[in-house]
Amino acid sequence: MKQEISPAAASADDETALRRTPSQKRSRERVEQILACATAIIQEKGSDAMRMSEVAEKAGISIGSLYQYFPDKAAIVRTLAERYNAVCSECIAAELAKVTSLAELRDAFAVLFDIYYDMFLAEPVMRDIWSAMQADKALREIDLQQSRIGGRLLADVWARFAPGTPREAIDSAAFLIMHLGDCTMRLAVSVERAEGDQIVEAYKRMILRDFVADGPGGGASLIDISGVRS
Amino acid sequence: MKQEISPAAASADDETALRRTPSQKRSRERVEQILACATAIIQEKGSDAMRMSEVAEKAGISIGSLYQYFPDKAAIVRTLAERYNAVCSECIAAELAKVTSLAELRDAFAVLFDIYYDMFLAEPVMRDIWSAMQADKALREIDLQQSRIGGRLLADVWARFAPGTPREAIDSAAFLIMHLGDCTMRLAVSVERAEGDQIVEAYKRMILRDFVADGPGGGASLIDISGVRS
DNA sequence: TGCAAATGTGAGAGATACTCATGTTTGTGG
DNA sequence: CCACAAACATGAGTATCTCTCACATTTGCA
Repeated sequence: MKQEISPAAASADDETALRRTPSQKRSRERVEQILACATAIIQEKGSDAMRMSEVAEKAGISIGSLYQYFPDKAAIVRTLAERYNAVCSECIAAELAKVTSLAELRDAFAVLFDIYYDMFLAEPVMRDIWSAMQADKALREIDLQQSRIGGRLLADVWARFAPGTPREAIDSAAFLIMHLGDCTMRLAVSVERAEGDQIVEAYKRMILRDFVADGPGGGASLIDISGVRS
Repeated sequence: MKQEISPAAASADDETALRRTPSQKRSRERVEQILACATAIIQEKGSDAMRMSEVAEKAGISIGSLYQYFPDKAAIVRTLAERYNAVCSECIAAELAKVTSLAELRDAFAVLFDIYYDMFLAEPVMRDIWSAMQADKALREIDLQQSRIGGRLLADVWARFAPGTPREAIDSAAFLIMHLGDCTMRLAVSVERAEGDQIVEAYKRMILRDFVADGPGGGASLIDISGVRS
């Protein structure tokens, strides 16, 4: 849909969706301003109804400046998604880093879910940004990737305390736990607070039960290598 | 965004997103043709990239005819979503209708998940249509409503075999089970078949475990009325 | 058969994402 | 402090899209 303009620096376009790498202070502030305004609009009316002209006006810049930094509308959404995903990954990694036993993993997991839920409650726009991503095939991949990253972080720790269990089974279970965790949080912030609380608690109980369950290394129901679909 | 044109019949616009109620055979076929073409395009490139002109051309009709029936692009997506939701609801109701005990509920549930998964495998476009809905705030509500309907169907049966458990707790658990079931199916059809199978089996094991668990009426981990968020 | 209602049509109005030629600001070496 | 190149800013313009409307055609029925 778009051809490269090839900015001065940034030979590899690795992690950022930015078109031009802002080097001066003014422009760096501008990028933040754009993202903040886009966030507010997405939260208010959804990404579908977000107009690029509206973002530019709200940020107090011209349409042209907007496109200096973001090659298209999806890039704004993508940048926001990547930021929130990075925060989530750090949060998961930090909590799991403390763990030295299966019992501690269980505790860490309970804490993790609470932190996660608080994050969603504090920034309900995370859900709107996620919704915005779903309509675009390329952006949907980012979401899936994020569940994989979270799942991998969990599986790395989990595997240490489940010596007999095949790594593949753990990977799969961890991936599902993380993905459904995300789904649960988004559901929880979509309904009234009291019901959301109840939902998050229910999910925590269901998952945590698997960590104290019978079988080597816990997770007796999620992990069952003999289970093959009929 | 749009003002009513007020079609001849259909005083209450209850269940359909159609603008005009097609009364002749030709037009009824046309609506089906439109939906079929839209489905194919959404599956191929996503709803975002679907052009109304493209749908019209593929269906062999003019743009004007397209708008005779669907007031806007979202209405097409909405109609498709409502159709799939209706199929899912019927499928759930049919399977639950047979149940006369908690053990049977467990079996019915296992079968239900398999049927559900097969539906998603046969019609992967269900996932794309769901994705299309997420970008629009009004359409997102439909998705939530569908989880509520499925949850209600399950809760009605479940409650019969869990006399001591508060209905509210059952409602909440059933809602979450159905919603996460949907999330699981969509995840499963997004990855390779072997991994998808594994994921669905894992979710089934996790949920079914709750139906044979200790406590009155099963569901010991999902249902815990004493659990309040710290 | 003739007429009214239903349906079909596509040029075009309005709106939006994105471009590009040109003007302005910033940092820097002399 | 100046000059100059690179970075940055601008907004009218272009391409493309959704949706409308005035009019043409087809259908069912008395």
